[in-house]
Amino acid sequence: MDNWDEIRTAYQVARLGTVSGAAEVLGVHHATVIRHIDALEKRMGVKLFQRHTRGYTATEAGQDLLRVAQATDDQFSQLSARIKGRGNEVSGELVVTTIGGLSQLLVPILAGFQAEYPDVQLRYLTSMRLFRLEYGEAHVAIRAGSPPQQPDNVVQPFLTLRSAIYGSKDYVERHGMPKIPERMAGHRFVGLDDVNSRAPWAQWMRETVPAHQVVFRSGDTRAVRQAVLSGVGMGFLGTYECTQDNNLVEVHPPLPEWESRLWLVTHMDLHRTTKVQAFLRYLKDHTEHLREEVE
Amino acid sequence: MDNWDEIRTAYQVARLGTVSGAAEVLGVHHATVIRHIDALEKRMGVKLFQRHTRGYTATEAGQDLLRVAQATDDQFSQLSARIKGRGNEVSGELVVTTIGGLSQLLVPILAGFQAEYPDVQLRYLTSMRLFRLEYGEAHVAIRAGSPPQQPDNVVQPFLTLRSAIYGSKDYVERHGMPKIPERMAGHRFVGLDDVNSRAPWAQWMRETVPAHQVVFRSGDTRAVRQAVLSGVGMGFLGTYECTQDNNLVEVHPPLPEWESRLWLVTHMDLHRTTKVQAFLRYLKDHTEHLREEVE
DNA sequence: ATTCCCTGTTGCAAATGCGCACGAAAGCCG
DNA sequence: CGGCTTTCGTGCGCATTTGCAACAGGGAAT
Repeated sequence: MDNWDEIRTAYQVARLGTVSGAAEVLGVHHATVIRHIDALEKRMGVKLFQRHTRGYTATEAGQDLLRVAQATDDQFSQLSARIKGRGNEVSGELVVTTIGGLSQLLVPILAGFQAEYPDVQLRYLTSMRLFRLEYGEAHVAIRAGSPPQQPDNVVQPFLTLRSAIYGSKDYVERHGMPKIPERMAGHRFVGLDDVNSRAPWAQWMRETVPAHQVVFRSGDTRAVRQAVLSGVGMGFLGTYECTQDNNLVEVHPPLPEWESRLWLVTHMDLHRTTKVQAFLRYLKDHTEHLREEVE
Repeated sequence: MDNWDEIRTAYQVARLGTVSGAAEVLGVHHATVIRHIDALEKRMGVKLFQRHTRGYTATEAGQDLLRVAQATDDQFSQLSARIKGRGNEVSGELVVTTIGGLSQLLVPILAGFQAEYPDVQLRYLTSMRLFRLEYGEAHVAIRAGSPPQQPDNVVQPFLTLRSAIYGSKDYVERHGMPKIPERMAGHRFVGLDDVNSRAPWAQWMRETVPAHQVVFRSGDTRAVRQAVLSGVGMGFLGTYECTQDNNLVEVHPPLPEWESRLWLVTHMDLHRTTKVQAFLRYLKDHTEHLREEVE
C-alpha cells in the first residue's frame, strides 16, 4: 500500500463510477487513471472494480477502499484548511526566549500582547542554555551583545539598554556621593557573581573597582537590584528600571561603553508569519518610550 | 492538497526527523524526498519543516500533518490487510441469482453452505430481470438454456434437470392413465402462463396439447406443482422434486428434448476468489446425486 | 584540534509516467 | 435499426520525475 496517489485515483473512480469522470476531477488523462487502477490491483492482488463498457463499479474491496479514502480525503481537506489558515492567524504557541533579567521589562509587555491576542499561548523561556531557533525551539529570541550572525536568522536591533551606577538613598546619605572613578575608597559595591560576565560594564568594574570592595555578588539581577535597594552597596542597574524609583540615586550617569545592545532574532521561515510579525510589531510599539531615551 | 504521495513523504520526514531516514523507508532517493517537501510547501504556502544540518524538524503545521497522516497510514494499512485477506476468506456478501422455480432445490443447499461458513451473508435473488454479473450485482448466476457466451464470464455446466408429466394419484384414479400423445382427449393439463416460455417442453406442449385442455396456467412453478397435486390436471414437473412424492404419478417419462440444462455463471474476476470457489465446490458436492441420475 | 560520518543540496542523465490519438464496444435516441 | 454519444483500452512520443554522483556543512568522537 505504498502509493497513496493511486489510492486517491481509485477513490475517485469508486466515487464517480467512471474512469473519465475521475480523470476530469483529478485533472489527468483517463489513460493515467486506468494505469493507476491496474497497478494498484496488481499489487493488491485483488480486483477493486468490475470493468464494463459503461464504467467501473466497485467490488466489495473497492467499496471498502471508497469508505476509507473518503474519510482520508475529508481529513486532508481539513488539514489543508488548517495549515493554510494557520499562517494568517495569530494563535497557537508563541515561544519567546531571552537572557535572564529582562523579565521586569518584558513580562508586562507579553501580558499585554496575550490580552490582545487571546488565542496565543505564550511560553517565556529564560534558560541558561541558548534555545536554538533552527530547531524550532523558539519563535523569537532576544539576544544581547554583538549582532548575532547565524545564517537563516533575521536579526533586528531592539533596544539599547543603558546602565548606570545606583545607590540607595539611604546608602548615599550614610556614605556620601562618591567621585567615580577618582575617590572610591571606603565605598562598597554590589556586582555579578560570574567573573567572566559578558555584561558590558563588567570589564570596567573589574578594572576599576578593587575586588575587596565588592561585598555582594549574585548571578540574579533581581537579587543585585534588591541588594542595592537594601543599601548593601552601589551597583550597576538598568536605567529603565530605576528612573521612577525614588529610593535609588544615580551615583554615576550612564556611559556609552556600559550600554547593552539587544537584538530581536527570528528564524527566517517563522519571521514571515503573521503571528511573529504581530508580536514583533507589538513589542516595538510598546517599547517606543525606551527607544527614544536612547537616541 | 492534490498529491497524496507528497503528504506521505512529508509524513515520513516528520515522523523520522531526517530526509535520509524517510528516503530509506520510502524506498526512494533522498533528492526525491526533498523535492516532494519543497513542492508541498510551495503549494501550501507554509513551511512544514525547519531545515537544519541535523535533519528536519516539523513546525506546528508539520506536526499537524504528522498526526493526520499517521491516522491515514494506519487506516490504509488496515484497509490493505482487509482487502488482501478478503480474497482468501469466505465472508461477506454472496449474491446468488437464478431463475425462479429452483428454490426448492437450491435453498436447502444454500442453508447448508451458510451453516458451514457462518461469516457469509447470503442473498438469493430470483427476479424476472437478469441480474448482470458485469456490474457486480451477483457473484454467481444460475442460468438455463443454451450456454451463455458473454465475454468475461466463466460458464460451467451445472445440472441437467429432467422434466416429466405428472398427475396426482387422485387424478389418475379418476381419469385413468392417458396414452401420450396418442389418446389425450378428455384430459386436463396445467401449464405455464407465459405463452412464449422458453421452458424446453413448452413447445412440445403448445404443439401437442390443445389450448382448451390447459385449464390452469400460472407463471409460478410452485403454483403449478400445487395445482397438479390438487388434481386440477397433469403438468410438467422436475423429476428431482417428484420422485419421492407418493401423491404424484409419472404419467409420461422424461424425454431428452424436455431436459433443461443449467449453467453456473460467474464473472471472471470473482470466479477466482476463495469465496466463490468455496460456494461452487459446495454446490457441486451437494448435487452429486442429481448429476448421476442424468448421465 | 582534527578527522570522520551523517546530514542536506544541486546539476545532469536516464527512466518512468503521462498525454495524445486512435480504436472498439455498448447504450441511447430518433 | 442505424447513427451518435459515451465509455474504456492501447501504442507511441515526449516531459516530468527520479536516481545518481559529487558537493558542502556541521556535529561528534577520538
